[in-house]
Amino acid sequence: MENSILHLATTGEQMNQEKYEDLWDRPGYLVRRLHQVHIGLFTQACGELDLTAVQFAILSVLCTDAELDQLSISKLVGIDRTSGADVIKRLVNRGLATRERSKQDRRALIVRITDAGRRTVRDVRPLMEDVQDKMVSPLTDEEYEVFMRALRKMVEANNEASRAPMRKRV
Amino acid sequence: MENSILHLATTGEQMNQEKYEDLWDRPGYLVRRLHQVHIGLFTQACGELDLTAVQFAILSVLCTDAELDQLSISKLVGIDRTSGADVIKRLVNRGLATRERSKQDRRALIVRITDAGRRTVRDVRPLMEDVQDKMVSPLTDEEYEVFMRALRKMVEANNEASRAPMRKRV
DNA sequence: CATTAATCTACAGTATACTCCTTAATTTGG
DNA sequence: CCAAATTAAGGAGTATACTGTAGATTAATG
Repeated sequence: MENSILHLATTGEQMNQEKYEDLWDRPGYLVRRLHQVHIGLFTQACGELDLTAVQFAILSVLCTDAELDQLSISKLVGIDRTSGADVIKRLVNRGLATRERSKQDRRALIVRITDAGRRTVRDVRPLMEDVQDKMVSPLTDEEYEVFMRALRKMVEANNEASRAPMRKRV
Repeated sequence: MENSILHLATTGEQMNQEKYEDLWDRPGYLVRRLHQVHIGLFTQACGELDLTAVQFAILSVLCTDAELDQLSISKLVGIDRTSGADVIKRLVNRGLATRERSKQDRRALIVRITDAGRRTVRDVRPLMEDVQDKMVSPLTDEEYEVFMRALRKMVEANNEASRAPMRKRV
């Protein structure tokens, strides 16, 4: 009987009781911290140009796909429509993008990148790559591969959870 | 000569040129997405109790360590002091914590968890564990281990970058 | 063809997470 | 012991990322 208890203690059943006890054992907590690390690194790298990671992501998709409305852009970079509209508004204010009503669909606002926007992307791109390299520099090649695969799997599997979280009103 | 070019093409030197071309190949982008996934899952799970992940993290550390000032709490959960003060203010407003001046150091505000706060932690804890389980559910056990190790390594190595990012004023 | 449904944007509001600047209290060095 | 540096907090301001609601336009359906 004592043996069965000992057996349970070695099977991980008991470990699960305190699986997420420490903050550093909670994947969600570590993801938030790493997200902040990335923002910090990106901001340090682009301090002169004063471009955020999300602003750069939007300018990136505008570089390849021209003729995009605000909602499509928000979906492509994985942010909420209102957040996207906010960011785009700032990009337009800074002359990095333009916005005009679509002729096909007068509800939609077509966003286009300007020459200044393209120059900014060209300047920021190597800095962004340095940021990625620095962030993952503690990892071995194998850890990097597993880490990226794991990220993609989790984001894809829980994609519907990242939008419309249905918060209760206070 | 042609062989040397072919050789280069197989060594990954060329691959690096477009290493971060796609958004889904950028670790920083995926980390942001997964962070949003976690927030979404947490908010769905705690919709009734209306507690955010950061609020829960702060209540968690208050459960174990009593007698903490705002700055120590912010450092423990890894957020900026002003963000921490904001969150704590809301917790106090909702009766989940109390705040009073320290007698030893009259600059510091000592934060304590209330009975209602402890009840909330007790109620939310299993929900939080479900959220963690659901988020990492697409991973194999081995992938989970590597993923968590990779997260810890990156957060520790770049810890100083997560605060004081020195943004240029607009 | 008219009514309904779906779509795109805008606006107001909240939470997190920072910035910089200031004030107050404590510690430290000469 | 007193001036200087440090530390804790607060206030104002910004960016991201949501909520919900509303208005305008387009698409779909009886």
